Amino acid sequence: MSRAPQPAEAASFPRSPCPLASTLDLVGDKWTLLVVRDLCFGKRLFREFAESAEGIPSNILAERLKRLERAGLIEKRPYQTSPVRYEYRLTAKGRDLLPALRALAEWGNKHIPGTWPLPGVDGGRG
Amino acid sequence: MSRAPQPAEAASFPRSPCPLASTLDLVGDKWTLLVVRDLCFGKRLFREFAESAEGIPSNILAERLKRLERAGLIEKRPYQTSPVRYEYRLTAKGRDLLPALRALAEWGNKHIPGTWPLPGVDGGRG
DNA sequence: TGTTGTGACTTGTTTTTTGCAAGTGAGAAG
DNA sequence: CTTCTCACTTGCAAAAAACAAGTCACAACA
Repeated sequence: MSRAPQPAEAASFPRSPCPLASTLDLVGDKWTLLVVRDLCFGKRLFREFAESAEGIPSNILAERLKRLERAGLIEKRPYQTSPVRYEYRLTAKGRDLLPALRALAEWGNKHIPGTWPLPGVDGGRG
Repeated sequence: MSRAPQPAEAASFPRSPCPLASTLDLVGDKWTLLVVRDLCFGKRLFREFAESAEGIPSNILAERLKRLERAGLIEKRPYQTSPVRYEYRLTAKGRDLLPALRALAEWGNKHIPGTWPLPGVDGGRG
């Protein structure tokens, strides 16, 4: 299947040389950082991300995983054959987002009532 | 857990008790954190935000300023009469986002070529 | 052999949000 | 008056998100 006329996801240029704007070009939407959060805390399978409390739609999840893979924040690799199944894992580049994730979560804990603290990172074996 | 149908903009409830998800409900889009960045670095006027390099559309800017004000991250106040003109300023709650901003920017500096470092905060005149 | 099931997506359609251009209203300036 | 700026607002087309349903590869029964 051919790639449709630029699913917009290919904002292949940054809006500006600002490191914040450039980062937001990649992860600045409602869902992407939640997928990264799940990856940080040990989830690896499509189904696992889809089952998270926020209820990401499956087409959005598929698109975000592709974007993150293309950008080198995650890797997709088979973990079984027959049927072939893939898992997603953070690269070092992706793991580097954790401090930002934590900072945003800390803000939420401090200023939004009803939020619970994030658990510790699951460095999980592979 | 049912998702109530909501009048668009006012996602008045959090998607989940996760502090990251809740924070993203408020500032998790392409533009909001760039406005906060501008506020952190001394900008206060509608026109100043609009003139930033990324080129935020004026209707989006107006909406984001309202949202931030309603959420208590910024305050709008008159700084001159005749004609009455307003300026926007971060509250303590808004300023608390700076660490997250910096963390995201640091990630950009490290992983996205062509980005320049953020300047220091402008606690500014006025 | 055929039926049912599961995981991981894809496709189609509707709804919402975004982006862009143009317009508005209160003055200020000439 | 006429023109100009600032700070928005409005209208509308285009893009993205949401939702439901479908597909494809295989696995497990019966």
